[in-house]
Amino acid sequence: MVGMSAPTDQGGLRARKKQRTRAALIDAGLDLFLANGYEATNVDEIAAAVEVSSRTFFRYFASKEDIALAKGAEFDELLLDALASRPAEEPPLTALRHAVLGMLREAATDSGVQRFLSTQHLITRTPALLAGNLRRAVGTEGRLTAEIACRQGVDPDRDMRPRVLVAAVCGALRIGLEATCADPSRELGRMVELVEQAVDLATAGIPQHWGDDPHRW
Amino acid sequence: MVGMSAPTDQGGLRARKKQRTRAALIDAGLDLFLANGYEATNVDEIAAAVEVSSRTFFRYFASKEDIALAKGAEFDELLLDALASRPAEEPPLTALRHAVLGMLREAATDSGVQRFLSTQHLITRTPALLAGNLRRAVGTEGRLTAEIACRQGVDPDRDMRPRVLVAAVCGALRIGLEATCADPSRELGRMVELVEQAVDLATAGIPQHWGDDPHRW
DNA sequence: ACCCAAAGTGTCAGTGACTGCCAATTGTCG
DNA sequence: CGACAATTGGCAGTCACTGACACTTTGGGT
Repeated sequence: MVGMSAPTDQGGLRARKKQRTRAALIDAGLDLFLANGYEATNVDEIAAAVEVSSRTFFRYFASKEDIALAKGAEFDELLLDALASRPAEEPPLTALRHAVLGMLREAATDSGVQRFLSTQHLITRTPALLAGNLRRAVGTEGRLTAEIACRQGVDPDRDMRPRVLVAAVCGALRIGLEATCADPSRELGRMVELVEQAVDLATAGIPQHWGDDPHRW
Repeated sequence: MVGMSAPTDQGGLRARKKQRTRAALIDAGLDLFLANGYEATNVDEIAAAVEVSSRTFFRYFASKEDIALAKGAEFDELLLDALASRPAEEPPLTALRHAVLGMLREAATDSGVQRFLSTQHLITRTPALLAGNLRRAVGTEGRLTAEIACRQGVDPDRDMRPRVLVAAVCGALRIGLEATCADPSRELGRMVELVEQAVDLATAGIPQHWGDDPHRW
């Protein structure tokens, strides 16, 4: 009778199977993309590799490109979480810097990062994926901006500072990651180093503390 | 017999007709997009409005989205030109700043800017267009970076400074333009003002002059 | 004025991403 | 077990986009 018995969310066999199928689709898709290229891989092949119909593929993912962008989306969630768990009194740039670098350092211990970097490299070489990835990144920028603006108690629609700060840091992150992918060694320590340097360059002159004046435009 | 008689490039009737068709397709396409939305407009309708087959449409544009992004591409060319014509001895940030603001001020006198802003607004509201537009913008960033790096005599693959600088300015430009589109009045003076403020915020601490040390990473 | 090669266009068939619909299957829970 | 809901597969259809081929137009040389 319980009107809203969150139908099947976590423990059920059904839910676990769904998660497994989802992960298998991403895995198979990335394998094929990395082996044969994104355009040369069609959805039927990915679905067949997991023994699912292509119709089912589209019940798990809204588009083929979502497979290629899935890992990046996970990383962005980690970044959001990292920022959210920074102490509230920390000034915005410091919080962002620590969130980005802390997340990267943690990610560097994960065995899946190499795969992530390979995928990122594929993305930068594939126009359709590059476009989709940038859109996803901008979406994340928006959420980071909301968090920063909220912390500082400013309205991001009237005060451009949160947007500009987040854009600077995210741009630097993007450049650092691209440089890492371009480097054939793809050493993880270097990844953190490159991103840190890019962030420092981009934010050298942005004040740590913001005054309380609304800074209206 | 002149072997290479640059077939038909500029003056010919043929070339002018092509230019007219191209412009008409962009115009009709934007009208339809702005009236009915991007997704709801299909290529056949645009082609029909210009009395051309849809096959011909794709001889003029590689994709439907190119219509929506065409104006932005023109603006980017103007920006490139503006940067190229800055004096060579000007420090990089100054040159970029003047190129962006000068271009915007000039554009503000053009009667087509309002249309451009409407289109930009549509782009930000349409995920597929947003993605394509960001990719285009990143392409332009690459060309700006090449120009800046060349002026400074550094290799952009080894020194991230040109990339970071250009990303900061372009990010600010994007934020300023978005703010302009969001403002219902869309006053052109305000456009320049907003972009100028965003650029200043983003680049406040980036040094005007770069030392001659290669700044290797 | 005439002709020819090049450029431009339309038609048609085909691919591939993606969606709506319906019927069959399969967990879930009482 | 037996109802019920979620999941799935197959199928038909839309739409962006492409290759191939035949037809028309145009520009330039004679």
